[in-house]
Amino acid sequence: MGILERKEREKQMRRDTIVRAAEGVFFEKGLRAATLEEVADKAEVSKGTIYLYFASKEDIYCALITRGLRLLLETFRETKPEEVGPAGALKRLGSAYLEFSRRQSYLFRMLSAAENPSVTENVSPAIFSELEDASNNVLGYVATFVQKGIDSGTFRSDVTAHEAVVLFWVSLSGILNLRQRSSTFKGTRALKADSIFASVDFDSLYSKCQAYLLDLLVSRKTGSAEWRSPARKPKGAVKQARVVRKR
Amino acid sequence: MGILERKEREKQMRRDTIVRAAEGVFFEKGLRAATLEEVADKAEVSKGTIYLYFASKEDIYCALITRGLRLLLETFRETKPEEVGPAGALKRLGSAYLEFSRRQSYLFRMLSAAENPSVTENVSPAIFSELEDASNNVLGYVATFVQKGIDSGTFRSDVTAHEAVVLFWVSLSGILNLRQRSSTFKGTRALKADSIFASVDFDSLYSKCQAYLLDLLVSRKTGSAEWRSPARKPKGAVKQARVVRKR
DNA sequence: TCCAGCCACTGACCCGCAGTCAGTGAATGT
DNA sequence: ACATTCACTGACTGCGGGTCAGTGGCTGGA
Repeated sequence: MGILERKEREKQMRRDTIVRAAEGVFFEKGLRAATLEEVADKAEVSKGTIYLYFASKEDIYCALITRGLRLLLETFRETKPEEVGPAGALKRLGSAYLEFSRRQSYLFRMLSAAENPSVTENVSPAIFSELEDASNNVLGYVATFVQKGIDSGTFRSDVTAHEAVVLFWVSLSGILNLRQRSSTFKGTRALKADSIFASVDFDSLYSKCQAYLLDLLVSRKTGSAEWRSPARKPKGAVKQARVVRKR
Repeated sequence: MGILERKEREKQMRRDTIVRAAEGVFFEKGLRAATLEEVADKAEVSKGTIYLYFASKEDIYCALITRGLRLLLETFRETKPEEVGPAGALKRLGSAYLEFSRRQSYLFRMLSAAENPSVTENVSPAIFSELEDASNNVLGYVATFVQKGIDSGTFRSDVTAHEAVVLFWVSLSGILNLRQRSSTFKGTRALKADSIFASVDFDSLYSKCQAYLLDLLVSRKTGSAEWRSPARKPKGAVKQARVVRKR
């Protein structure tokens, strides 16, 4: 019965339309200031229709975050981390994360917001489950490379892959968060001169932290010199040709 | 003119009453679900009175966060970190932070929420400035001990105290956040079994992380993890048997 | 002691928006 | 041709953040 399938497809498309409209509005106004009326206008449907697809404003927001996580995973995959060794893979992922937070700054901000339980505590189970899956997929993807390193003896084995990933994640995310925050403030509020945040170069700290975390993982016996950072470069240098050491 | 002073005192007390009432309500319900009506009831004033002391709901929330940061600073001071050396001081502070996040879990969650710019972007300048000061005081307090370590040669000097504090802060806060989140979920939502978060012992990770970060700071004769400067510099004392990079 | 002015305080009210639901009509099935 | 389904609509409701004209008690002066 092709009709049912067509209807299913149409339903999915309508849902996508709403999500994309919501993306625009939420990005521009933020969760609080955005109104569903506006989303409805932009999606060219009535407000009631939105509630046929989502149970609440928070649900839509959550769906956007899920979308963002999937995009992030896609971005990670595009760096082809499997082409290089575990340490190199983490290096690429770290750089991709930085790049992601720059290019998709609104999306990145939303992902950070999702850390806060208050955003996600009232969403419907189905939506939450998708978010959880997406989040696990991203972290799990990173974890595979850590695991590879552990298995191959490149990384120390007294730390589980999951622990390492969590540590990577919170450290790098935290720095990117502050980076974004302080650069936002430069535009809107005058950051006090004696602020700690005003005195830290977050880009530099990010790359330092990345390097440190890698060193932490790399077991001392094997050469830890492998993935010395090619240093912070003008933007656009992320995907520059690099020397890949193959054994 | 004692009357003016008395009035000033009374005003401050009224404000405190409101803040304390708000604390109860916000802790119980969260920012979104809490209503000012309820705060007013609890504080035994009318809703209008609240607006004589605070410009918006967000302002009150922000004031609570500021209170929380001051309490955290107080907690830090009570551990007497100056009694021991820099490394010992950081250990005490780290443990105190963990303890704080346990005892004052609602407060801690609010502090984490404050990381998100959307919470603080619309508060009035005066309130925001107080928050900024409180935040700087806490981080600055920690920084003094890092600085002591650097000055005395106990800590490496190729990292600024502020950088180190920021790294400490985001890493430990991030772990505590996830710790709290995962333990909260255990109560309300069933965390998926294959979730990364379900497989990590955050308490253990916290202490490991604390130890790693300290190790990072403590300078060593033989090259340990080296913070690479963002400026390209010749790789000096890399350890043994490293692989020579081609070209 | 009385009065005028001040001001902290009140709570009824306004308004915007999340969320609802009875109604509509087009597509589908018989 | 008719019945049924169902995606969709948009006027409506309730709630809660924020407002403001009004009130009464304190104060300082006469």
